[in-house]
Amino acid sequence: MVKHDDGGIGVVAALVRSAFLVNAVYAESGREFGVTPQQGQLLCVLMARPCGMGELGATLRLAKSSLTGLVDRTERNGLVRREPDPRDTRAVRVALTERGDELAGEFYAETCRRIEDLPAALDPADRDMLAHLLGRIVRDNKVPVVFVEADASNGPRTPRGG
Amino acid sequence: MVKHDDGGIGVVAALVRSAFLVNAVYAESGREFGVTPQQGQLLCVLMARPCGMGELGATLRLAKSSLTGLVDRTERNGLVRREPDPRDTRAVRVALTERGDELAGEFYAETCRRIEDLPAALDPADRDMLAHLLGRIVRDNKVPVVFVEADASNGPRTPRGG
DNA sequence: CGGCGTAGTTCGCTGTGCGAATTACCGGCT
DNA sequence: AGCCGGTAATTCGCACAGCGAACTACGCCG
Repeated sequence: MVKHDDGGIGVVAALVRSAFLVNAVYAESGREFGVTPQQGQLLCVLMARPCGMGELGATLRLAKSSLTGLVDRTERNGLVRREPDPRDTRAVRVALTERGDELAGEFYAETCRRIEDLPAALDPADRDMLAHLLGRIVRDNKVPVVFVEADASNGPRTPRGG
Repeated sequence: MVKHDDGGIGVVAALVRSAFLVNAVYAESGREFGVTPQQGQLLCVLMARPCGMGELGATLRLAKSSLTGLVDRTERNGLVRREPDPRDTRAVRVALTERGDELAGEFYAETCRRIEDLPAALDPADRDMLAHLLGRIVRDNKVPVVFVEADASNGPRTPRGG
């Protein structure tokens, strides 16, 4: 297969640089709402449901002590709350406060908006293809659910009905 | 067009989660060679050519003071060197040391290897499509060259013989 | 020469992330 | 019951990351 080089880059560089873009979006989006990217990511994970520290650590790929600190600071900001786990006295469930829930929604929405803008020049079919290809990568590599799918303002797809 | 939902995710979540993967690769790869992800990224940028602080800041999207610190620490590790700019007494050119060049090559190679493994389940045509789609996003959004291309599809490594 | 803009550094601060050590508890075993 | 290994989470000390404000030193225009 002869691919004529229209200035395209390899898949490795493409992945790295698109990741750079996404990181920048998290940073900007976070700054807009007065949270760090990490705290924003934490909020997004907790949007789905409250979570134990262990599970959070696995999801965010953080060492226990790192997570303790992150939750501490986010709690100090009034965005999350530690609740005792009724089943296990040792364990803790981290949940969004009311303010945290509100902020999480805004941060999430803004982040989605900005990220949807990245492939603005792609037509719907291309976006679909991209989502499909990246989706396979994400699944094959068992990426934790650091970002839940909420609405599909994007298009007709993702009706999680079946 | 009815596309049956095989569990695919939206393009936003796909981008976010794949970025998460790439970030993890940088972290692991860096750990393997005793550098932080940021320092590794700095090395990768400098692989192409020495660079002034201003240009580095623009490429890495860091504030001046942040970059001073990053270069300080990387210099302390013996990986980069500050050289005076012959044209401008104020300016500085940051260049790889010999050890830095060596380590950059290894870090770069290892990072490429790991990132190439991410889409292992995609056949060549799919990878090609992915590279094309992400490449357009990267170009449209003017992502700085935080990762130079030097992989096999273009021929063996960047000629450093210069 | 005077003054403005630019290139980098310094300083103080908050946040991030880790490993080792510690505390408190669960659960199985005797 | 009592013990004890494993688990959940915190604490502590450390190095790194990133920022803004203030500062130095130089280039450059007039």
